[in-house]
Amino acid sequence: MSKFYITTPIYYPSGNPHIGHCYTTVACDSIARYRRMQGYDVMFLTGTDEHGLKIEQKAAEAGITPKEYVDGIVEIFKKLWSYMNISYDRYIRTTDDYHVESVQKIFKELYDRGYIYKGKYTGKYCTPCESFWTPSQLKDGKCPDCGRPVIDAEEEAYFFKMSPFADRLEDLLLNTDYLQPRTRATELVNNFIKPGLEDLCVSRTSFKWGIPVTFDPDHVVYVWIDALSNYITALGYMNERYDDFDKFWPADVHMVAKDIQRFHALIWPAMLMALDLPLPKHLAVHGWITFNGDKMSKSKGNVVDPFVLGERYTPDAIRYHILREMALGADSDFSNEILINRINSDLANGFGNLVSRTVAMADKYFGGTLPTERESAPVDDELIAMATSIRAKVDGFIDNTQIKQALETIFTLVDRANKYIDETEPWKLGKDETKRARLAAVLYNLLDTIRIISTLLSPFMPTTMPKVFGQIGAAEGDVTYENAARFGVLPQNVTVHKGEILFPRIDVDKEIEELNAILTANIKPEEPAFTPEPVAEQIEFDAFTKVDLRVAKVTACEKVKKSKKLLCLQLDDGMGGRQVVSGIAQWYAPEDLIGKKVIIVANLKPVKLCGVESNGMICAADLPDGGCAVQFADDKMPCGAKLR
RNA sequence: CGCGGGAUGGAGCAGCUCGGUAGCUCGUCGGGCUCAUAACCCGAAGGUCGUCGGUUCAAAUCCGGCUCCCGCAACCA
Repeated sequence: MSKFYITTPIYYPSGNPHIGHCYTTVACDSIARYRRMQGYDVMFLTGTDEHGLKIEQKAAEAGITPKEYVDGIVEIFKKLWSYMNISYDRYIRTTDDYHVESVQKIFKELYDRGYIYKGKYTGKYCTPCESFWTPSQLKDGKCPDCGRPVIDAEEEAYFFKMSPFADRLEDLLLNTDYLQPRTRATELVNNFIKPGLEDLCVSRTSFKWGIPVTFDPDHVVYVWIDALSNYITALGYMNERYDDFDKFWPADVHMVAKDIQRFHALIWPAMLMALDLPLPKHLAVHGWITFNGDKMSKSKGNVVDPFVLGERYTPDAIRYHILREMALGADSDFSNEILINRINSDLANGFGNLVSRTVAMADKYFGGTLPTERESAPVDDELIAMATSIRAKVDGFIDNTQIKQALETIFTLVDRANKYIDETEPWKLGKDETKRARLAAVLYNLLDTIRIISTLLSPFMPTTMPKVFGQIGAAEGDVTYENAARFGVLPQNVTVHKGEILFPRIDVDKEIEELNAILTANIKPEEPAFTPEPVAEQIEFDAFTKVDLRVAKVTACEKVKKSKKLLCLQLDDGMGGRQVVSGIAQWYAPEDLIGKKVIIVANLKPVKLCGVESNGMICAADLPDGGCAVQFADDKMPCGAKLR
C-alpha cells in the first residue's frame, strides 16, 4: 500500500484561530480523507509552533507562564479542529519533549557538519523590550510592541549557511514541480537567490522561551530550525517517540499560505540538504482569504470567526465554501454574501434539492422501495457514462492539489442529474401504470448517480454525506472509492428513507443584515482604546535645543514613484527651500497639503528614501485607528520661524 | 528603468503554451415544468477581450510602446 504524508504549517498560538487557519487545515483534511478513501496509508500532521518572544510576552501580560498560555490556546485550536471534523493523525507541539530533544540534536548535527557557525547578529534593538527587530517589522521606525525608538545593536548568535545550497535551490524552484503553483518561483529566485542568499540567524540570547542550544545554553534556538523541523521530528527523526520516518518521509505535500512560502521554498529545503535528507515532493501555496476585498485584521474587526459561521450554516457548508473558492496561489475573497450564495446555489438548490426530489419520488411512487422490473432508454446512457467517468477526473485534480476544480467537476454531475429528471419526466411516468418499470429505472439511475456523487464528496463534507447515504439506502460497502467508478451498485430493490433537509436554503438579505450586525458589534469595543505611549526618558534642556523645529509652507507635493507610503514635498522654509520625504501618502493626497504650513525638524541629517533625498521630517501624530495626522502650523507663523 | 502577476459582457473567472466563429459560474429578462428546499430545465439580452502600434489572409491569443491594478523586495527620518 502506498503512503501519503501531508502537513499543515504549525500555527503560532499567539491568538485564537480564525478562518485563515481553517483554510489550510480544511484543505489538507480533504486531501487526506480523499487519499485514505483511495487506499493510501495516510499521515496527516498539524500542530502549533509554541516558542518565541511574542508568546513569552503575551504570557507575561496575562500573568501566567508561557506553557500555561499556549496550553490554553492549543485547546481552542483542537476544539476548532474537532468542530470542523479535521481528521489529523498527529498533532505536534513544539513544546513536546521529543520535539525539543530532536531539535537539539538537529542543531548539533548541523553544527558538527559545519553548516552552523557562531557570529554576530546586528539589527534594530528596543532596550525596554529587550528585543531585536528586522527593519521590516518596525512600525514607524519604532518598536512594533511598545512604540519606542530602537537603536542599532548586535548580539552573539549562531548562523546557518545558506549559500552552499543556492544552486540546488534554484534548480529545485525552476526545474522541478516542487512549487505549486509555479508562478512565484522566478520571483523567489530573482529576489533572494540571485542577489546572494544571506546566512540565517538561528539562535537568540535575548529571550528565554525556546529550546536551549545544548552546547551553549545562553542561546535559544530561533524559529527556523525549531519550527520547520516539526515535519520530521513528528515522524520520529532523531527521537524515540515515533518510528515513522522511514515510512513517511519525504512528505508528499506541505501546504502553506503565501506569507510563509519563502521559508518553505528556501530555508526548509536548505536545511534538509544540509542534513542529507530527501526533499518533500510538493509545496502547495495558497493565497489569503480576504474579507470583502480587505485583508483580515483584528483591528479592522473583520476577522471571521469559524465557530460563529459554523453555528449558522453547519461546518460542512463552511468547508465546502472554503474549498470551492480556493484556487492555489490566488487570494480568494470571503464575504458573507459570497458564502451564502454559494451555499444556496450549489448545496441547497443543486445537490440538496437533487437528493430531496429523488428520494421524495421514490417514496411517493413506490412507497420507498423500488420494484426490480426495469426498462431502460437511450437517455440513460449519457448519464451513466458521465457518472462512471467522473472519478478519474477528480483524481487528476486531487493529484495536483486542485480542490476547487475537483469540486467543480463533481458538481457537473449534479447538474447532469437534475437535467436527467427533466428529460425523463418521472412525474408523468408516475401517472401511467404501464410505465412502472421505466419509472423504476429512472429513479434507480438517479439514486445510483447520487451514490457516486456523495461518495466523491464525502472527503470534503464528511458530516453530511453519511446522511445522504442513509437517505438513498446505500450500505457502507456501496460507498467505496472502487464503487465510485461503477454503476449499478445499489441493490435493485433499494429502499430510500426520507430525511431532513441537508442544506436549508438561506434568506440572503436577512442573514447579511444579521451578520453585519454581529460584525459592527465586534468592531465597536476596538475603537476608543487608545493608550498613549510612555513618556520617553528625561533629557537635558541642551538636548532639546539641539532639535531645530521650524515652520515651513508646502509649495509643491507629489507621490514618490514606486512607493505606497511616501510623499515628496517641496517646502518654503524661508531659507531658500528644501525637499522633504514623508511616509504619509496613505492618509494625505498631495493637494491636501499644498499651501499648508507644517512643522519640520530642520536639522535632521539628509537621507535617501526610495532614492529620493529628504532633508528633514514633518511632525505628525499616530491615530488610534492606525492612521496618521499632520500637525499643521498656525498661519501667522512665518516660514522659517523657529519653535521653542 | 528592483522582481513578478494581472487588466475578457453587471460581478467573479477560463481561454493565451500550439493564432482561425469568445466560454463558465452568479446575476438580469423571457419561456417550460410541477417530483423537489419559490427549487429544476430551456432560451435571450449583454463584451471594439485595458490602450496604441506591429507581424499575419486571420490576434483575446505572437511582438513592441503606454496606462492602471495587485503581490514581493525596498520604504514611514
